[in-house]
Amino acid sequence: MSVVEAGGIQFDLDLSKPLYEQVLQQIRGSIARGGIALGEKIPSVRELAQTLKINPNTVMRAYQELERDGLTETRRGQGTFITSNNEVVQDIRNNLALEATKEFLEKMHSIGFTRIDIQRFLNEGDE
Amino acid sequence: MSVVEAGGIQFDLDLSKPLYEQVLQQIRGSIARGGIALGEKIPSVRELAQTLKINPNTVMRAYQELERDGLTETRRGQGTFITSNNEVVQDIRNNLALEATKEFLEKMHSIGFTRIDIQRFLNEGDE
DNA sequence: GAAGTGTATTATATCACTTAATACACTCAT
DNA sequence: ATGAGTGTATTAAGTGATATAATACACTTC
Repeated sequence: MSVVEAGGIQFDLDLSKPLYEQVLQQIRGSIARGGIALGEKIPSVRELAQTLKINPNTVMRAYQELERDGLTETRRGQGTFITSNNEVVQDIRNNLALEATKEFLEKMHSIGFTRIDIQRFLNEGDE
Repeated sequence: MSVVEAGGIQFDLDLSKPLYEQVLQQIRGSIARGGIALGEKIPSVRELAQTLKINPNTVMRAYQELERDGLTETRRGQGTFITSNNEVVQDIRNNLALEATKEFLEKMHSIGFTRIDIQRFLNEGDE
């Protein structure tokens, strides 16, 4: 449903969250899961804006945050490239996992689930 | 930090999310984890607003959502009471857990974690 | 020099959230 | 009956984040 591909990355935007945040997360996810090679070039700001039918400023905001995190390197006049530093990628991947886990456990504890309950819950989900 | 108690419920508001959502979640959490007895009365709209130093309309919005979910019953002129129907409470608790789990697994998968990786991650967090 | 990059700026519009003030309907204790 | 305390509705206003639009500048490559 409204999935768009650009530069080897899948984009699926909706209205549940800010657009710049979704663009950021989906590129970051693609890098973290190895869906895009290190050193690779990603679409230009204008190109991605046109493909996703959103404003260049909105794409820019996502790109700037990626660079701040060290996930991309931007070269004026050339474009934006995924970092070649695999260590940075793994660190960020690890951090994302830690944060997701922490948030999950906090939520479960706040509604009265113990560690054992949670284990059971996760195993039930298997098929 | 800035934890306030009202009607046997702990409130801790910040600016990370809408106030009405935090009030809703914290009351709901208290019910789900059994921190407050079924049938119990919770603070009046005006009283809670004053205690939390927020607008009565904001409290109202949280209370209305609680009632829509069947977690509370409101009696005009009397107040707002936690439902006495334990089944409803357990259903909602279960739903919250399911949603939290689904969101967590999706996030982890999106950054390339397999089921086994996730198991390992959760166990590492133990002490 | 032209085309394509990233980047900055200014203005505008929209929407969610929050507050404020006020009023009404109801219940209960007195 | 009255008054105090309930939930509820309405209208108005302000604020901030988000997104768009239009434009301009600096840089790289061909």
